[in-house]
Amino acid sequence: MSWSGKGGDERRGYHHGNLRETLIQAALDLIARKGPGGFTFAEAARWAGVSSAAPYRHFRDRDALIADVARRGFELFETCLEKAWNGGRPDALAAFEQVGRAYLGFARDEPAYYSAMFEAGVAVDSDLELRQAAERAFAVLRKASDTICAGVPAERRPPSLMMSLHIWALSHGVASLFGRGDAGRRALPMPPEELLEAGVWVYLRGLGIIARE
Amino acid sequence: MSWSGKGGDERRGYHHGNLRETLIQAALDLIARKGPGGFTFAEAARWAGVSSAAPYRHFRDRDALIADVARRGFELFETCLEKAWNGGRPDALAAFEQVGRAYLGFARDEPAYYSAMFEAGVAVDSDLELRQAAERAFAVLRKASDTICAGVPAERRPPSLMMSLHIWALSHGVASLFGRGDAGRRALPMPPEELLEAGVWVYLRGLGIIARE
DNA sequence: TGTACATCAGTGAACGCGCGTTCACTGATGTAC
DNA sequence: TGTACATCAGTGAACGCGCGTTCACTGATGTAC
Repeated sequence: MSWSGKGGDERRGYHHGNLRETLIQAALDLIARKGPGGFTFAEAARWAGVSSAAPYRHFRDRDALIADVARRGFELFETCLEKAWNGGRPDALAAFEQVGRAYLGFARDEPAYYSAMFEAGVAVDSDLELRQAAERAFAVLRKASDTICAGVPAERRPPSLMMSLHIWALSHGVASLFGRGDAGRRALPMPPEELLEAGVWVYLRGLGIIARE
Repeated sequence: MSWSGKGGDERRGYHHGNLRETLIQAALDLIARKGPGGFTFAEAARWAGVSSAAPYRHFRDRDALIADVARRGFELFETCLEKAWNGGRPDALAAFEQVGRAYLGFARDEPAYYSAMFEAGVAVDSDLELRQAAERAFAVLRKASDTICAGVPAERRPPSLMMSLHIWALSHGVASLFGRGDAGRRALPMPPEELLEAGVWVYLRGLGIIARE
C-alpha cells in the first residue's frame, strides 16, 4: 500500500479536495487491519480528517462505499491477472502458471480488496458495474483456459468454462485457506504458491493437457 | 435447523435451565441470517429471553461464544464427513465422492457453522480445543486420501498430504464461491456438486488414480 | 425428614461509548455577464 | 477585469440507538447434618 499516511495531513483548507479517494483508502486500511466488518463510516471520516457528516456527500451509505471498493478491487484484479497472462507468452502453460501466482499474490498483497470482493457479503448482482467488473476479472481466467484448451485436439478437448471454474475454485480455496496474512490462515508445510501450482499441474494432466511423465 | 422457535418461550422460571445451549442456537440463527459480523451478545440474550448480563455467566465474551460455535461446527463437520466416507465403502472412489458431496452439503445446510469455522476471523490457533477439532475434521479428508493413494503402486504413488490439501482447497473454493445460500454466491450453470465432482475426477485422473478413458 | 447454608444462575439498572444520520449552516470555487 | 450569484463540499452540533460491561442484588437449587 503506497498512499501517504493519514489522509488528513495535507488538507488544503475548508475543502478536502480528494475526499472520495481518501475515504476509499481509509476503507482499505481499516478492512486490512480489522476485517470487512471492522470498518465504519465514522472511523473512515476520522481517518480522512473530516467531520462524520462529510462522507455522505460522496456515498449513499456504508454499503455503497464497500461496493465501490469491491468494484475497484475487481478492476485491479483483472489488470493483475491480465498482466500475468501476458497474452499467453512465452507459452500458454507458463503464462497460466503465472496467472495462478498472480491470483495468490493479489490475495496476499491486497487482503482488503480481496475481502471486499469475496467476503464482505456484498451482493455482486445488486450493482451492475460491480457485476461487470467481477465478470471481466473472471474473463481473464476464462480466456486463459480457452487458450489452453485450444491446444488440445478437438475430439478430446475439455470444456473450457468448466476448466476455468475449477481453476478459480482451487485458487480461491488455496488463497482463503492458506494464502492470507489474516488470523484465519491455516499453517501449511509449503508455500501456497507451490501448493496451487502442483494442484494445477495435476489437474491439467488429468485433462490430458500435460503429458504424463 | 431443528430447534424450536425463540428460546425464551419455554422459560420455566427464574433459571433458564439451558442458557448456554440456547445462546449457541441464537448465535447460529443470527449468523445464518446476518453473517458472522451480524451477531451481538445483546441480541443473543434477547433471543434467549434473558437479560443482557446473563450470557456472561457462560461465556467470557462474544469471541468465546463464536469460538465455541466454531468448535462444535468442526465436530459436526467431522461426523458428517466421517459418515460420508463410511470406512471407504462400497469402494474408495465412491466413498470419496460422497465425502465431496457431504462437504458441500454441510456448507449449504449449516451456513452459520461454516461461517463461524472459516470466515469469522477466529484464530484457530488461539484455542487448543478448537484447533484439535479442526484437525480432526481435516483428518477425515487425510484418511480418505491415504486410502485412495494406497491403491496406487508405490513407485507412482502421490503424496497423500498434498492430495488432501488440494481436495480441501477445491471443495472450500467451490463451497464459498458457489455453494451457499448467501448474498455472496455466484451464479453457476450447474449444481456445485457436479462442478466439484468433475473437478475431483479430473484431479484424480491427473494423479493416475483413475485410468484415462 | 427437615432445616441451614453455600452456591449457582439469573435480574435490572446503570454507565460510557461509538455509530449512523439529520440539519441548518458556511467557506470555497466556478462561471455568466 | 470585476462582480454577483449559483453551486459545491465541507462543518459542527444534535439526536436516538444499541452494544458491551459492571454491579449489587436475589430467586432457585443442591447438600450436609
